[in-house]
Amino acid sequence: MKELTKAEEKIMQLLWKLEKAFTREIVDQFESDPPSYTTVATVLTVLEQKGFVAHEMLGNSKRFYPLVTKDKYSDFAMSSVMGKYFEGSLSRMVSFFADRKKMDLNELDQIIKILEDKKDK
Amino acid sequence: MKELTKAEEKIMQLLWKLEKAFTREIVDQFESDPPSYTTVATVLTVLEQKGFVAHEMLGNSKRFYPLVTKDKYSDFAMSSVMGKYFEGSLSRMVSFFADRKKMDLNELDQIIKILEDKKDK
DNA sequence: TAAGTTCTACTATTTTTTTAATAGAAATAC
DNA sequence: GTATTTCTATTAAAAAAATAGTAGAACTTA
Repeated sequence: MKELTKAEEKIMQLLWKLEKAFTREIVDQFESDPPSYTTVATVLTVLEQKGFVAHEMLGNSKRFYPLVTKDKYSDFAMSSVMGKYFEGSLSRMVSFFADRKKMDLNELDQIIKILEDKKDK
Repeated sequence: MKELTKAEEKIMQLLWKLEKAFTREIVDQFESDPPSYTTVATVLTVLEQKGFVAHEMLGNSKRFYPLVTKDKYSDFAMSSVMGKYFEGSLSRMVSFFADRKKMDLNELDQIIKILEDKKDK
């Protein structure tokens, strides 16, 4: 799996949210400073070359949809960062955040519960 | 805090490991395909401009050292990815990995223990 | 059906990142 | 003490990423 560039990632985020979208719809999803239509179109072409999206034609318009799920890319992105900063270990990572961030009891309990549930399976 | 580029990050990783190092020492730390000396020197200059490193002169050589700790940048990098893929929520993230990865009981228990300890403080 | 709109395909420009050559100063090695 | 090496500073070129203009096709609408 290749890494997404910033511009690509932004557009993938929007496409993951929309599930399928025309170039125009993606442009319209930018909350501020939307890039030009053609910029988005170019990035979509690149994303298609890289295998992240595909499209179907409706009339003469392309409707794009993700080929790589957000879950799959999340996993990739997180694993990459975890590999670099926590030797790939989830426990090291959790430990780091537990020490560093003010976490309320609620959140701690919630995470413990998730893990206990996982144990029972 | 600015994001590190790939080349910059690679060199920061080496410098975090070495704690302080001359350009030459960093070049020598590349396990394979080391870039040229001047490439590393240029990246270090950029890192200095960005405030990630500083140097002291020893003779006419620069000895570099990190200004941003690995912990601090880890936090930044993880938070950035967590923000994008798990709405910034550690529990969502842990939950995702718990579901997705085969985690052995040991690792689950270890993480639970970390969190329980945190609760007691 | 003519005028305007919208879209794609192609191309181009700008910016950022990565890489490194060159020149000259300083250190080192004989 | 001269030759070689090693370092920095300056400059630059190549590659990647981000942005967008233009032309022409297709659709819309009045």
